[in-house]
Amino acid sequence: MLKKERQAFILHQVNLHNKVLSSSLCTDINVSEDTIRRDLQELAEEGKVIKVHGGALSHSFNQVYFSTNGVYSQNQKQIIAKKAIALITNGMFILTSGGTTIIEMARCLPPQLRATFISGSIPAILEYMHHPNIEVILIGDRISKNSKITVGSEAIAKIRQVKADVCFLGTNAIDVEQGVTDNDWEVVQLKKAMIESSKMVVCLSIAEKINSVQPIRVCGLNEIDMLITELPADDSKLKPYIDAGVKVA
Amino acid sequence: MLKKERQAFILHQVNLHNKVLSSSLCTDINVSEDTIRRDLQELAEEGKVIKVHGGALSHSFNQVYFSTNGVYSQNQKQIIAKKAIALITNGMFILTSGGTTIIEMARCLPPQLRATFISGSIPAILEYMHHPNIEVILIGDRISKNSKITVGSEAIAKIRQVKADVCFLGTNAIDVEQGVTDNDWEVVQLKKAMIESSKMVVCLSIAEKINSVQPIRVCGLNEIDMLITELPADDSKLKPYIDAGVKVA
DNA sequence: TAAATTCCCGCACAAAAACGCAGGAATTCG
DNA sequence: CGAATTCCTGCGTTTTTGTGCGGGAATTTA
Repeated sequence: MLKKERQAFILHQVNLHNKVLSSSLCTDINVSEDTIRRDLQELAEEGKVIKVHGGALSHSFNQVYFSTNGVYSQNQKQIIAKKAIALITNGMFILTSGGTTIIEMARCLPPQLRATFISGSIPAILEYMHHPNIEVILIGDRISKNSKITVGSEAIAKIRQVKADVCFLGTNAIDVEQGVTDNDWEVVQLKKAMIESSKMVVCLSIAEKINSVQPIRVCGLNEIDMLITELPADDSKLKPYIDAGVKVA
Repeated sequence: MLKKERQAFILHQVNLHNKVLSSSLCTDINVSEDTIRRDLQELAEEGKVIKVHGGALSHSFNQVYFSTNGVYSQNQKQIIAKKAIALITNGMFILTSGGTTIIEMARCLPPQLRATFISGSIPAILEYMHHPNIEVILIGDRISKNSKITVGSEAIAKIRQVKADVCFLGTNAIDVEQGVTDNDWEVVQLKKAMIESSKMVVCLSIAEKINSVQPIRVCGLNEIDMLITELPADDSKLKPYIDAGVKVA
């Protein structure tokens, strides 16, 4: 990996998360901490980031202060993202829905990963696009401004043409009896198509959405291969899902 | 292998992958690293690539990751945008390419305008999405990271299905004899399809790009209905185009 | 205050770049 | 046609750059 490339990645991370730890960077990019520190120093000298003990901050961050709730939720989503990323290997074809958890996953993808991501979610696509080694396929159709995702029969037809290795679904509600449910009819149609077109279906969900139900049904638990939350795999909340045959991470 | 040939290959690789390692180049082309380095140096001096230790990066790489500056020559582009918007009326179907001029137009669209915009350009789509009354149709396919636009046969097929009232093309180069030209083969294919699918074709171009030529031909002047620049319509630079039958604004 | 990180400094090693040189190919010109 | 010139390329050597490592100083955290 080229030095400039690495620095670009760092800068990208900083601008996204508003902060970055040199320790996590050095495991992500797989270089020594010294190298990261030197990079951060250079970027700081150019005024691109603000270097602090243990990492760096985005320049635009000096005034904005997230609520504790927000930060907490983001940490949870990062945990989920890390677990999801562990399932991805080089060369995979991956379908993803939209949603903040998916975005967080996109932001955390290791830079050396080579894979093809297929999605109709505009924010997700934006993240994938910044990644150096990822091929991005955009599902086109009418854009739903609410969900910032392409919806409609054309989009569904395109998804049907794909056979993906794995499909990551951002989940609005999941319940042992009702399965996965959501509240936007068009998005549900898309998710159904994505499930059909994938060898493996993985749901990403923060714990607070577990055991909740929304009006429109996406699929039953039997169609789901794995459920990823920020909880440890042996958490009691997850037991019913394991019993129902869903793998948990 | 000829020198020019080699450099063309290198340039192609860089534009394709956004980066290139001199080591991999020298095994690919089977010449010494010195030769590669000299080639890269020449290309860097011509501004075609950005040379870094260990290889080279595409110019768009820097744009993607280090974009700190705003839109290039924004005032001029706003003038162009205003003129273009004057052509749009409620209910129109409008095809647009990518490019900063198009983005600027998207930003200047009056909020009460009702129209349907069709594009494969991610930055343009992002702007359209923010407008309250605009319907957005996204052309899907593989995303070219250079141009941030979807390219490929699927995209072209989708464009062919459309019959738009007007098509706005961001123009890289226009010349009285050579017509409209560009430097990215895939983008050119798209633009050709867009021209075919539109009742009216409008080129947006800042004055400094007038009378310049790029390697790949998009279309002749006869296929263009209107040319919009920031210059007043009676500017002498535009006279040859008016004589060639192109309307000017 | 003590322990644990993190930072800073110098050093060593490897990779890449720069430089000069020489053989060979292409071009120019008498 | 043939000689002179220029350009291109590869090779060895030197210089620069990039990276990792160890130890001690500085800073944070418990």
